[in-house]
Amino acid sequence: MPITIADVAARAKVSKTTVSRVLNGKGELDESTAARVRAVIEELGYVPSSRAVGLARGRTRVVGMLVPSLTWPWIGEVIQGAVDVLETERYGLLLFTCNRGEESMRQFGAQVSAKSFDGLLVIEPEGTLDYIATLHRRGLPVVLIDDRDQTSGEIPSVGTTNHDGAGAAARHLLRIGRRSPLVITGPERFGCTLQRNAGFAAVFADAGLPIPAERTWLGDFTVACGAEAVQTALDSGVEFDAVFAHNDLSALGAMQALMDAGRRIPQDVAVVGFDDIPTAAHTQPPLSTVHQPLREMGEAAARTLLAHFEGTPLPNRPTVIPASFVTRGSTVAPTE
Amino acid sequence: MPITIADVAARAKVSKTTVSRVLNGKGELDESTAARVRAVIEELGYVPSSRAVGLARGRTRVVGMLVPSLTWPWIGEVIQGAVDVLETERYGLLLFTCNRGEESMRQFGAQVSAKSFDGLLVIEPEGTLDYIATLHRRGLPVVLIDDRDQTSGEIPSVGTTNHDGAGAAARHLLRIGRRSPLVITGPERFGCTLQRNAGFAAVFADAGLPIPAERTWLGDFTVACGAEAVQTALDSGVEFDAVFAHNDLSALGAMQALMDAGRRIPQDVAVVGFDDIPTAAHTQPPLSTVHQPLREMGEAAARTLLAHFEGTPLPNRPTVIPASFVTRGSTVAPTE
DNA sequence: CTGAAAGCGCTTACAG
DNA sequence: CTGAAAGCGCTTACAG
Repeated sequence: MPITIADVAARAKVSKTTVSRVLNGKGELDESTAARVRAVIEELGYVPSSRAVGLARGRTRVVGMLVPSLTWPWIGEVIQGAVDVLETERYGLLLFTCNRGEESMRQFGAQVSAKSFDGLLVIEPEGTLDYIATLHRRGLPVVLIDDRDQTSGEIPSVGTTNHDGAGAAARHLLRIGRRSPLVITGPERFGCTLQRNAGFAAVFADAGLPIPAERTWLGDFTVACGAEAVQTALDSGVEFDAVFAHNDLSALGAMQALMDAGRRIPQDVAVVGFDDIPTAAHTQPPLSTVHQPLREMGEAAARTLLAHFEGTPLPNRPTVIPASFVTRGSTVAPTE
Repeated sequence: MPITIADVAARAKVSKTTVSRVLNGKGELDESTAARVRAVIEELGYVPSSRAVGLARGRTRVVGMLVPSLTWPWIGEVIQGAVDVLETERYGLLLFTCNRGEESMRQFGAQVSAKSFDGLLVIEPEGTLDYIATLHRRGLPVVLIDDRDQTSGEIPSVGTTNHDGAGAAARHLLRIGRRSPLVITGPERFGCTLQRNAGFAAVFADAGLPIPAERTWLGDFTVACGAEAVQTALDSGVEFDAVFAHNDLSALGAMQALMDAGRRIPQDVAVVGFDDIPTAAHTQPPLSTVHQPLREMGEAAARTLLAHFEGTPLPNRPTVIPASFVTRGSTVAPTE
C-alpha cells in the first residue's frame, strides 16, 4: 500500500492542508510544525503521486515531443538536449514519433485531446505543420525545432544559420583553392535548401566565380542522390574540384562515387557536407561539414517552453543558434 | 473550457456513470441510449482526460524507458521498436536518460516514487542493475533490454545470440579463407564480451586454428581501441589476415589504422564488426558485421511488458532474438 | 438497464 | 498559523 498525504498528515498530527503547504512551500507555517512534517515525510519516504497532483493542479509537468523518426542519424542529439533541460526542471518527456504515418498522428492527436502533457516540442513530420499550427492556435504551447527552416512565423521556433553556415563552407573551399564546386542540394521545397544554396552561391559569386546550373544537382538528402549527382557529372564531363552537399548523407554518396571513379579526396575533389552526423567523423577520409548545433537547439526549445510555463511569453521570432564549420580530411589532406 | 464527462452526460441526458460505461464498454446498456451518448461524444469531440482516468483507475497507461544516453549510435532503433508497439496499444512512452549521471538517476527515482508510469523498459546504465532489481522487487514491472548479456536472471529481459552471432562471423571468415584473425574484444566485465569471444574462438578451434593470446586485444568498445589494437599488432609483427571487433566502433578504428598502414581491406585484411550501426553501411569499404536485432528487441520488450499488464506473468527466462551476419565489402571484394 | 454516491490523492479558496 | 470542505474529472461498487 503506497503511502499518501493522509498517512503523513495522520502521523504528523496535522491536516492534509498543512502537509500540502510544506510540500509546496506555500503560506506561512510555524517552523516547528513544518519541521515535524518534513521529518515524517522523510521517515516515510513519501513522494506525492504525480497523477493526483496533475489532476488537482490541472498540469502534468510533462512535455510532449513529436519527431518524425528515431532512426534519423541526428535526432538523438536534439532529444538529448531537450531531455537534459526538462530533467533539470523536473519535467518528464513523453515521446511520440510519426514512424507509422497517419496512424501515428491519430494516436498523437488523441493524447493531445486527453491533455497528457502541458506543452509540445516538435521536429515537424513532413506535412503536419498545419495541424501543429492548429494545436498551437487552440492554446497548446508549442515550440518547433525547425531543422528545415520552414518557419511559418506563426509557431515559436528555434533554428540555425543555414545561410551563413553554407557561406562558411564556401569560404573554406575558396581558401583551399577550389574554384568549381558541384552543389548537391536538398529538396527544393525546404527553406533550408534555399538558404544553403543562397549562402553558398553568394560567396562564390562575390569571388567572381558564379556557380553555373550544370554544377547544381537537385538532390533529396539521400545517400543515393549524392552518388548519382557525382556519377552524372563525371559522365557528362562536367569539371569540378569540390562537392558541397546539403547534408552529410548525400555527401557520403558523393564520396563513394568519387572513390569508385578513382578520384582522390581531397586532392582531386574536396567534399563538404552539412549536419555533422556521427558518421561524418568516421568516413575515410573524415568528412568536413557544417555542424548543426542540434543539442543546443533541443535545449533552447525546451527552455523556451518551460519559460513560457512560468509566464514568459513565447518569442515571436525564431531563436537562431549559429552553425559552425568543421574541417576534416575530406577538404584538407592530413599533415604528417 | 475543455469539455468533461459531465458535459456529455448533461447533453445526452444520462448520468456520468452511463457515459463512463459507453466509454469503457462495461455493463449492459440499452443500445439506443448508448448510441445517443456516442453521438454526443462525437459531436462534442470529447476525449476523457488522461489525468483523471489515471487517478481513478490507478494506472497511467504510460511506460517509462530508461536508457544510458540518446547519442549512442544504436539506441534510437531500440526506442523506435518500443515506441511503435506502445503506440499501437495506446500507451505513452516517458523517456529518461542517464546522461547527467547521479543526478539523472535521482530524478528518475523521484518519478518512480511518484508513480508516473505503470512499468519500465530499461537499457541498463552501467552500475545501476542493483537499483533496477530493487525497483522490480518492490513491485514495479520491469523488462530489461540486455545489450550486454548481463542477465542476472532476476529481471525479465530480452537479448540476442552473442555466442552464435560471433560464431557466424567466424564461419564466414573461414569460408573466405582467413586463418589468423585478430580479435578486438569489449570490456571483459560484460557478458557479451565473454559470449562473443567464446562463440568466435570455438569455431576457429574446431577448424584446428585456435586463436593465440597475442591475437586477442582487450578493448573497450571505442574507435580508439580498435586503432590501437591494429597498430600494436602491426608494430610487434603479429601476423593476421582478418579482424573481428566486438563492436562496430572499434572495427572503424581498426579500419582506419589498417588503411593508414597501407593494408588493403579486404584483400590484405578482412574486417568484421558487431552491432550493425548505421555508419557500418557507409564506411569505405562498407563494414561486414553481426546485425543485432535492436528494433525487434525493443518491440519484444514492450510487448512483454504490456502482456504483463494484461495478466500474463513476466517470463522467467530471457527472450532471445537471433543476431544475423551481414556481408559487406570489408570481407568480400565487390564483384564487378 | 441506469443513477447517486463514494473514492482516487492531491490543491486551494474560505474560515477561523 | 491551521483546518474542514469542496473540487479536479474520472471509475466503480452498490442500489434499484
